[in-house]
Amino acid sequence: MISTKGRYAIRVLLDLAENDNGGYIPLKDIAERQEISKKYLEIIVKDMVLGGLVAGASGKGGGYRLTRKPEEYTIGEVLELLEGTLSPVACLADKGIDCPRKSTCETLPMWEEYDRMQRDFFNGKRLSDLMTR
Amino acid sequence: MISTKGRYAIRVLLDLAENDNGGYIPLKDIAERQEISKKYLEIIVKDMVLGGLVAGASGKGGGYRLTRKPEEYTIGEVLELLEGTLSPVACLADKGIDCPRKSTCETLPMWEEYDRMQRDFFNGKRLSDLMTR
DNA sequence: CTTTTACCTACTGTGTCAATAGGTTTTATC
DNA sequence: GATAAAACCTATTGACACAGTAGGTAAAAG
Repeated sequence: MISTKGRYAIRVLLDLAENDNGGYIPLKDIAERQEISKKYLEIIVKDMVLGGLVAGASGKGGGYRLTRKPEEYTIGEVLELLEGTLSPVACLADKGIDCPRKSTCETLPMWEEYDRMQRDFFNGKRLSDLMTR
Repeated sequence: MISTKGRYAIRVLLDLAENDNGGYIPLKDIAERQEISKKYLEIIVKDMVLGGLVAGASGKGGGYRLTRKPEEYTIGEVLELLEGTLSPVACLADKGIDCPRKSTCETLPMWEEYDRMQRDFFNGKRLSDLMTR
């Protein structure tokens, strides 16, 4: 299952995209609109800043804003950043274990096929595709 | 991520299918061939018996066997049984929460699309498709 | 210098994962 | 009937992730 981190991150990006006013948007506003604990969002948005998805500005008039145009975000990169990996099995993950059964594993090809399908799906979806306003 | 329960279950079924001798196969043999703790497999196989995927026989000469032909198992049903659900988000799960944002949720359509794609993939894959012997 | 905002560290309760441990019951064979 | 082999059963455990909460410090604008 996709955890709240990944799902909330997408909602934050959507909120930023749809309420874009050229400046910074305070997390307080996002939290209220999205009905998500602001405190919890802080943790998620921190990762998003580190990953370059959003930029933050401290102080009065501060907040967050997108670093690119909505069509330049893929859902895949958002989930990958927040979830750590999208791989269905450990042996296909970025820091995957080197399974000794690899060469003879009868299920590996299926997982690889699934992995590809999934990646194609999420890398093909862009933030702009989800916007309704 | 697919947990060991789901992955091991598939391997157990594959092992039963490929080492079919018309009778029952002891878990000890499966555990040794698959290099998985027999004790842990007991838990998994128990669920598989309850779910009707395999049949068990106690006593000497006992063990487990498939209840159908390999082409009559879909990977989807195996994973669904062992993982509980395949849904990417809680609001789409069998015993899903009734989310109040449902009607306006901008991400729900994507999850639904993903859910469908995933289900089609795993329901389309059969145990016989994975057999190499 | 006050307000508003991001940013930072730490903690916590709950649950799941991946097993392990140690039994009891069933069944075929000697 | 004793024995061995197998399933079947209940309970426990350590580690870790999830989904937050709590309480602060630093920065920037007015």
